[in-house]
Amino acid sequence: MNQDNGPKFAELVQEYVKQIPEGMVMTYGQIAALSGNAGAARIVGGLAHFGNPEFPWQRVVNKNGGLASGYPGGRKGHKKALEAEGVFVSEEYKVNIKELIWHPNQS
DNA sequence: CGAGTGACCGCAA
DNA sequence: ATTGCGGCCACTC
Repeated sequence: MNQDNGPKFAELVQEYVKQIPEGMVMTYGQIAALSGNAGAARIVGGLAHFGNPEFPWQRVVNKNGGLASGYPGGRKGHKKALEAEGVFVSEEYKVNIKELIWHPNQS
């Protein structure tokens, strides 16, 4: 049964992802923690696959700064999507997470 | 309703 | 620095 009146994890995650500015990226763990479940980083990825396809999931990367494999087109498509937004992606399919990581608290 | 799954993370050799 | 394993929580079928 699902009579949760409060915000669902998926809703919060999608809200955060939707608010990620262009050219920036966030980690699954961070979004999960901000959503209230630090140990639910996997769920964030799972939601990405079943969530709204219009969401910028491409701006969501793992703690290593590496792109995901379930993205439509594989990491290749993911890399192209990020580069299309101005995000530099290395040949190893990794972004400069240290510089492109975005904190919701910081503008 | 029950069980399986997953675009992960952290720690340990 | 790399590799391997388990655990974690919510969503979907």
